[in-house]
Amino acid sequence: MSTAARHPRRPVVVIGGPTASGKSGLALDLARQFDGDIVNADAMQVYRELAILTARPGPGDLAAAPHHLYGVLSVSERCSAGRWHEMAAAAIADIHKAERLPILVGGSGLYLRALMQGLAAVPPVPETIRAAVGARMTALGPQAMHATLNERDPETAARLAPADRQRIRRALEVLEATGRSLSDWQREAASGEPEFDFLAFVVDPPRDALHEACDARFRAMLDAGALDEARAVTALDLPPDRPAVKALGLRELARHLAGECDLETAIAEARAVTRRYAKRQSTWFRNQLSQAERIPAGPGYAQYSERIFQDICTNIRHFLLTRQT
RNA sequence: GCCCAGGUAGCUCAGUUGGUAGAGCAGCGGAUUGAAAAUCCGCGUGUCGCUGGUUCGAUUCCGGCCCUGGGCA
Repeated sequence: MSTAARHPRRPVVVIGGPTASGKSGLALDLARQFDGDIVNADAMQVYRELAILTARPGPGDLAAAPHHLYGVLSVSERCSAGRWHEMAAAAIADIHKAERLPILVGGSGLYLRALMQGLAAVPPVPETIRAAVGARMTALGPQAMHATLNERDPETAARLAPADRQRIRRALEVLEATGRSLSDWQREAASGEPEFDFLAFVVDPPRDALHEACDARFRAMLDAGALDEARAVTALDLPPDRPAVKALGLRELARHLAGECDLETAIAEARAVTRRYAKRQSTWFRNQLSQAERIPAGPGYAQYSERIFQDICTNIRHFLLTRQT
């Protein structure tokens, strides 16, 4: 195609931000405005059986605009940045083919970055190696594993805290599966071309308001049947290495259902972990996605002024215009 | 009304035989390349209830007052 050379990359709008910041509402209105399709960029909203506890868009939202990658995997499966990246790239290609605008929305910064900046081309680590390294981590502890990594891959070990079990584990898995150091693989990824042309926004509400929104939303989840959902997922008796078991509120409600604490305690703990998570997300988006345009409003789409929304629309219009003939 | 116990960080509390104080939780900052709703690192934020007295110096000792909880009437 002759236009391909002139327009090698097609537009994608990205909306990031902490949980309960009102990202989804904003995405939906933008989808209506620009004939957009919404693509999930949230690690937990991909799981089918976790609709309420992950605050997945409801039937009304789904009817208002096409949605992709919500509830597409079972909680018994394992999503990952790589797997999501594959699914998202395919969804975006379909949306572009239909001459519509992809709008990515979600709070998983790593997923968004994987798409925006590329991901190292590490082949999938065989399950046997995963399990073996995992067992050693459990038996020996992170310090010993860090020491082992330091002998075999000092460059990567130097970047990792001796207590960071997850990254140490990943580094050892990659080393054992591929014979190359993780740092090597990642260096390679950094030189790749972005696949699309991105316009990113970060919804960044004041912390106090965000905390209130988190609290209120957990209450709403309970009213919507979160306890039943937690009961159903708990009954599946998932292996502890499934990411879905880490869904915020699931463990806390399960403890209550098992009679280990009263409901008020479970609610308080679920709210606490949600606030902590929101804080980590705020930090991530503030420092890791600094090229994005910040939207200092919210949470809750109702709190955006018309002017802010119009500014965002103007921004997107300009973005799209400069990428057309 | 009297007798006990207690008032110290946002919360629950520890402590200083007199030299203006520290834990847990909460909170805040940071890291972040395939489990990311994950995994880690760092930071004490304070009229020590109020008020007099003793003292070089009081959150600490003494007096008075206020508040909270318990007991006796």
